Amino acid sequence: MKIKKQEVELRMKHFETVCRNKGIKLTHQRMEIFSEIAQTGDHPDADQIFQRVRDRMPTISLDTVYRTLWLLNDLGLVVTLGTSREPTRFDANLNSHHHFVCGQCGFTRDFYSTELNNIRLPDSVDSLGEIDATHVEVRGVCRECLKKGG
Amino acid sequence: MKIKKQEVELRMKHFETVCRNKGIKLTHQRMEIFSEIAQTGDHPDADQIFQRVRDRMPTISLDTVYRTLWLLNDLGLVVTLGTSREPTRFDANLNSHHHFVCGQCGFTRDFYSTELNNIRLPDSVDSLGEIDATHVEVRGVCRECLKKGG
DNA sequence: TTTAATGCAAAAGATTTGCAACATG
DNA sequence: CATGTTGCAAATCTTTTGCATTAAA
Repeated sequence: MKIKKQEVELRMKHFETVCRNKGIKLTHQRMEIFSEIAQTGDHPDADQIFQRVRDRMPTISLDTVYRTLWLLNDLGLVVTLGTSREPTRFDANLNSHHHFVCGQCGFTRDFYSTELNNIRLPDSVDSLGEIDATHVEVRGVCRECLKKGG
Repeated sequence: MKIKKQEVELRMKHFETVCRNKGIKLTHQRMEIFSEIAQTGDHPDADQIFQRVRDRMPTISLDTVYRTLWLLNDLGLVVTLGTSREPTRFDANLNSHHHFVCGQCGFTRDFYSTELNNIRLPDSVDSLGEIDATHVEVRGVCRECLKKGG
């Protein structure tokens, strides 16, 4: 899942612009880490990123990777899959439903919609494997966090 | 977020049926743990479930909670939010896209659909907070795992 | 030169495992 | 009664933190 050179360059440019605008230093490590994520579509975890970057930069440490990852996340330059910074959560609701998730505090609320239950997926998805379930995930900021955060 | 008594009883019945059919013992601990998840819509994590169950059952241990949770998951009686059993994954793709996730190996592939990008959410969602992004998550079993697993 | 960022090592947090004691079917 | 399940304690894995050193602007 390599991303096209052109797209990667676009992402790098955007990364550099955002950092400069916010006065965040463009260190060698940050460039390598972001570049690694920007080049792949396979959604690596922190340790995989660490391993890959270390091939080119043997002195890098895992904690720098973590710090950089969350920085990139806070800057809106990368996004996490799953419940970020939170342990796994469990749900006994087996009826078809959808989720609103607060990116700040992890608050998650089910919501229902027969319309969304009947979404049609593009044919390309079928070729990826067997489909068990489809649901819509809405990310945002919950009312509690809006009050506090401003 | 309390679930209606009637629905909870339905869930408990289903839980007991599935366990009996598969020859899985209905221990006091399992009943309490499942009952705890079945009664709430707030998607607790393992430790929260542990704390709540312990109020009624002071001798229960955290590792039993974990073991039971994954058992329930394997039985299809509960579902996890987020990348279950996997560390957080990162994505530098900021274009609107959707995910196919393999529940067995964690394989995640982006897919695109302008139709899905323009999903209309029910009004009720607006009242939960500010919406940043909406995407569709498809869960299933990828081709690799289908080959291996059968 | 100033301040933020890194690397190291140690800590903290989440989850899993081995094993003897115990409860369910 | 036989086997699967539990609780405990220790191990493992993931992520975070304190602090002296180093590098970007």
